[in-house]
Amino acid sequence: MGKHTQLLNERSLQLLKTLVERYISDGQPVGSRVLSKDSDLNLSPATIRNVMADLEDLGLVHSPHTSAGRVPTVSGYRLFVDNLLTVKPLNTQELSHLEGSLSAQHDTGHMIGIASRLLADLTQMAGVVTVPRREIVCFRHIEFLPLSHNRVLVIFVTNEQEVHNKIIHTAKLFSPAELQQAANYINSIYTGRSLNAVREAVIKDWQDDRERVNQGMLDAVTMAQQAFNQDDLKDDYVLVGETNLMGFSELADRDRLKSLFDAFYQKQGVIDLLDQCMKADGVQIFIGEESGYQAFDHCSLVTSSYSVSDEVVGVLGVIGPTRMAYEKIIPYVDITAKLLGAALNPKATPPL
Amino acid sequence: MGKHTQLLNERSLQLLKTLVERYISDGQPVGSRVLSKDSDLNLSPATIRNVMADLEDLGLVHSPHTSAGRVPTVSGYRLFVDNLLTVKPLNTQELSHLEGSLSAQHDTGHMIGIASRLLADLTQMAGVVTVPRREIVCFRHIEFLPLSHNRVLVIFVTNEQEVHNKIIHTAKLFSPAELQQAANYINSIYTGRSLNAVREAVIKDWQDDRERVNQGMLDAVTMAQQAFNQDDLKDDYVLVGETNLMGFSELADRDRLKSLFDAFYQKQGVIDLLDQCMKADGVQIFIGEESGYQAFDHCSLVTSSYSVSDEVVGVLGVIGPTRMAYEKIIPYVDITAKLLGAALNPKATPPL
DNA sequence: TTTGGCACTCCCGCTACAAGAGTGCTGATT
DNA sequence: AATCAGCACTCTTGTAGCGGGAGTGCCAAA
Repeated sequence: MGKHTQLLNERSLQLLKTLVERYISDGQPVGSRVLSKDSDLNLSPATIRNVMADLEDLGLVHSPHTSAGRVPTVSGYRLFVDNLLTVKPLNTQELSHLEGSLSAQHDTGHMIGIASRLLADLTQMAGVVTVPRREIVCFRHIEFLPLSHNRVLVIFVTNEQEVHNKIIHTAKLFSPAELQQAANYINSIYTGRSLNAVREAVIKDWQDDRERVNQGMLDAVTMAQQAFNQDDLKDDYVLVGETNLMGFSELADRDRLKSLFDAFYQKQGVIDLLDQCMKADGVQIFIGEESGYQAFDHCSLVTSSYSVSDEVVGVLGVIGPTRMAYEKIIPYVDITAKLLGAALNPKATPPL
Repeated sequence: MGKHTQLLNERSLQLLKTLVERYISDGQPVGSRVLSKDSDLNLSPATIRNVMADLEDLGLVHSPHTSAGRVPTVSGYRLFVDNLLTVKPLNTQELSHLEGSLSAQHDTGHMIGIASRLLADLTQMAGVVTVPRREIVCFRHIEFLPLSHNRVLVIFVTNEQEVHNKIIHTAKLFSPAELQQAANYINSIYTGRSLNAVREAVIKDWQDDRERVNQGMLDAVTMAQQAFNQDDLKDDYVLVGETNLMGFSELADRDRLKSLFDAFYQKQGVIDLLDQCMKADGVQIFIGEESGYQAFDHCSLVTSSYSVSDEVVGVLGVIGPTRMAYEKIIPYVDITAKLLGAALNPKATPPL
């Protein structure tokens, strides 16, 4: 438990809890009188003021000005979500809606979009889902097509139906027939393995082939090496409902809104952030400045990693103002992650 | 010439011109005193006030309130851009920057992104480029891969290196070998033709093959028919620099901004609008409500279609507030369209 | 330790007022 | 007939003042 839970007695925590809840629902600084009525403890406003002074000393709450109520600080929110939160399980209607929408019937790309849309609609904030990581994708098929200038268009299919393509430059000019042969060769020996496994095998085979000096195979493997070079298989995410964020007063400032949206389009920062979330499994929360990214200063990010076959492959979540209904958002994110993972499970989809 | 140019004398037009120019550069309603100094005609403010009253009667300018200067209306802007505008050719530095960035060295997808980015950076507004239309694309290669449940993953390549994929459902279950054969058949007879031509040929051949009852070919052509069904080859565009629009006071209203961005993400409305622009060749301008789309009410759209081999294949442009520097934006858009068209010209890229 | 009381601070909305900018109109000038 | 100076009028903008309300901090009593 954090340092604060030891320093503070039960009563102070109870008051902090009601304060945060009240602030989240109203958006107004909450004063001692309201708090006195709202909490079940029978305390006078005066007593509560004393407690508030203590909480302020600890940096858990903050007064916008002398004569306003108190507002939770980032630490206050943090203590709240870590120790005081009572999550509200989602009702059966919402649950069945989620289950219905996330049943395994579309391809991965669609599923990600659907999950993102669901999160955005459910929370009225922005939903984000990363595309599954490459480690678990399974290589299925490759094709080489000649372009001009020693360039070759590589098309490869992973998993069930995901198509990737890139252009590689070859040292020498290959005829269409040679390319066809190379593709056949690669398809015949690597199909079915994971991309990572293929990548490793390719490196190993390249050395072997070099010794055996079989030019055709060597060419094929050389091209495969380029094709599966992971550097330009960039991580990516699908973001939906950004515009929902425009309504929040926390983002009323034009510059703040602009830098947030710039970060969305820039992508790299968000990817890094989501990457951190993926490491911790289960629900992960960044409140305000905790993320370390200026653009997210007044936002919170609630994420959960999602897994296929017990392996974490991606992360999804919700972006909104720090003042969000965590007790509802957290279960939304949690369940969506579980359902998405289940829906993407290849075992669930019938074999070829 | 429009009705107004006949009704109005030279002087009034001259004044309208300076008014619009002044308003565009300052963003403030412009009054008679400023106008008197700004215009070369030696007129007293009083005289100008008379002229302004006339222009207001004609609906070309408008007073925000009794004692403010005048602001151009949509009709005012229209008259300005149609008849009064003196375009500023871009300087050699800008021109060479454009030419350098848009030289034919990347694939189509990249080029579109680059053009969009250039427009956004140059104008500090939002740049948009539609992806080239399918009519002129040239079919190159097709591949069928079996999925579960009679579903087939179709991958086809057009032009130099554009890869498309979709999933079709087949009436019966095909073996991988059969699919391979079908692909070979289609590749052998349709490669090199335009997609439209292929689409037509496929329909014709399907009828012929049916009579000849060659089952293999019939299957192949049936699948090709599904693959090239144009219904789900949706038009699309690349939009860059949306966030630039957040700075403009015209879009300060949160709801207005939201509905604009919603339209961007929705895409269909914007596509329809851009489609209209494509019909008129050369530069096309929608000012404010002229577009007919609520979300664009306070925006202007300056577009130009771009052509490859003398055939219009797409449209690009700039989205910004009605109060934009048309005299600079128009040449930007114009030149970018020409350069993009040239860069995409297949003749410019060496043959295979 | 809790509580009522009280003075104090600060925000917010309202009003008033003066300055500034620009207009419309009128009547004189050319 | 066109132009223009002058003037009264309107409307915005900024500033200042004022009262009410909300909430605090502190103190002294229970």
